[in-house]
Amino acid sequence: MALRDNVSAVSEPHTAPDATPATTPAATSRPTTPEPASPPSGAGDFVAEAVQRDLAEGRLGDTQVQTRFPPEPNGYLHIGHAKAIAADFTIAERFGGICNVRFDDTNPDTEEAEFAEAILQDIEWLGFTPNQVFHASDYFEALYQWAESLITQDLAYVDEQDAEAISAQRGGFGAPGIESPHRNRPAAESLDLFRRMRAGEFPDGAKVLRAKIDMQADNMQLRDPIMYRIRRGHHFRTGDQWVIYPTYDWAHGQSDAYEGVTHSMCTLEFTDHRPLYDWFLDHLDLPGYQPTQYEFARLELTHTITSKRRLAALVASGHVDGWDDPRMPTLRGLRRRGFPPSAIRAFCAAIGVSKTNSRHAIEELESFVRTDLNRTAQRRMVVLRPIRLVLDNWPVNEDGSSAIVRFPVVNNPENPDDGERQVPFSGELWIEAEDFEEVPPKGFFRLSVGREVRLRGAYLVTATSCVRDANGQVTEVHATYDPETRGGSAPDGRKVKSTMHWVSAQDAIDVEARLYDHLFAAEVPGEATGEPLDDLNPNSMEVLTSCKAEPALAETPPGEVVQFERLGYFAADPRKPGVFHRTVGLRDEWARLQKRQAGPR
RNA sequence: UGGGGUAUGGUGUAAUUGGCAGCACGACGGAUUCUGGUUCCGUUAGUCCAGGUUCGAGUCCUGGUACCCCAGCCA
Repeated sequence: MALRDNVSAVSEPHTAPDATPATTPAATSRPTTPEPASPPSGAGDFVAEAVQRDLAEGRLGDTQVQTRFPPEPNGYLHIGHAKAIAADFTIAERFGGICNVRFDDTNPDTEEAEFAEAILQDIEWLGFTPNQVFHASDYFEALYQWAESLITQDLAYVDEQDAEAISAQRGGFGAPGIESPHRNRPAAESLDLFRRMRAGEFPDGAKVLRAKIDMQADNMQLRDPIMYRIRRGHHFRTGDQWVIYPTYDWAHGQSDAYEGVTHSMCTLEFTDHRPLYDWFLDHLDLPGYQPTQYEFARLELTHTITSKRRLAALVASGHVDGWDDPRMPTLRGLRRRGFPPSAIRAFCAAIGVSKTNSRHAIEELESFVRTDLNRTAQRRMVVLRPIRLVLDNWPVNEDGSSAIVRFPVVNNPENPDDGERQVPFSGELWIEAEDFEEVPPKGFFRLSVGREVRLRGAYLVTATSCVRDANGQVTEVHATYDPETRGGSAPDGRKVKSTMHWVSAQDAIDVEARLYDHLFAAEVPGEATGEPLDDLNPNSMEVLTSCKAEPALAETPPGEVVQFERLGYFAADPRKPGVFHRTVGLRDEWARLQKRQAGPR
């Protein structure tokens, strides 16, 4: 499989690691500010404008535009990542460049091969194919050598204090930090200590390598940030080869540069890290184009969360069925729910990239899903909450059973190429409970006693009476059909106000439908109490076990989404036959009308 | 408390960089319709606040306000 090949492909960045970097800062072609003073117009978002400007001004030389999506393999991708993935791949594609995936696997404690594998699968599912797949762990040796060069330049030192002491010395907002007592030790001493750190001579946490920048800096990221820590964790790729691991800050920019990344996008919270990103690169003199970091706002959606930690809590506590529960905002959840990747891509393209923190209505995503599925999903007739409809004048066979005929029904009116299917029809049918009212309320177009409606593709029928159970619930409706209206249209041209779906009772198959609502009742989970889990919607899933479907539904391939006519889009569960997840409902004018009439908004 | 970032209809996002505030989603109304779906047409509603420069300001200047991020050996 292409995917597997990518994973195991030998990474070949465009330059070899330089073990003896020059002592002078690199002369760089990086723009001094990421935001152009006067960018060319019409490029799109601010990153695209920057790329276009760099291209127009020849800053890239003959380097091609290169981006990367840099996940840490410590969990599953969610809808927020989709935005970043789309942004990274789209920029590269737009300017004729390439986009790679690089795993930022610098923390052995949290990362697993299984996550890396799943992430690659999810990216492919989303519809993007990385040019290559890299790992920061492939550069551990190079990073180590670069660290030595920084020490040699007296720009990094080994600190022997514990985490608490270092934290205390970092100072606070508005309060300058205090320099470590080890800050001015001779470079040779730091070098010796650093080598022994690598050799495993010290216990975990005993020493760190720190960049020597500025303990007075207003930007906290510049107060001698940690570059290496001692950690005897088993790394999923390098095993026990290393006992020291680079931090994100030390690894990220160099990995970008090493791979030939030109435009490095990340989310807003890393804005303060950009001067550090630049500082490291400035003091290493790596060959090639020096990348620039651009920050954009992460995607937030109403009624859901994207915190990996809290999503994990949902799974662990059993509130959801797992990482691929159809209510989860994970890519795997959305996939099981039936969201087409093309719809997610269209959504990402529509919301664009900006620096404004914002929260999109989840309905907007759903709107893209409907638009997509309307074109592609085949229609089927399924009755979610069945009541019986008996046609009293329907012909009966000699044995007393109801005669059966078959009607052709189009699979998708939006796409004639999808053809037709034969749907069995008889004198005993299932119809939707909410499609009948003995006495029609105001605005109700559907079946009621004395009113004629169309059974889709079959006949016009008129209800004559109904049967109620002890609780007063209608269980059965009696009606007559007009034999002249075969196929659903009347020769005399008379119109009916409603066309309803139906399923022949003796041909029906039983299916289970799971209806989903927002995972969180509140628009902004946790807004009131600070704890998102307080806002969990207790009714986020409703399971209907006795739905009646036309026979053709049985042939729905696992994972495929079909439209249950007049109800919504439903995805066949990938594993359990006969189980359907409601991807998203259809727009429902009648429901809206009822809601408006019920309560003063 | 210091630094950084961001403010445009209900939501999100544009504005030829000083020249008619556009688009999408929503909401509302209408037309079409064998899905109360789709499609089509229309309506609604916005430049955070206060000053200033200018013929003209979302855009420039001054001063405010609000929200987000930063004091992990996480990323």
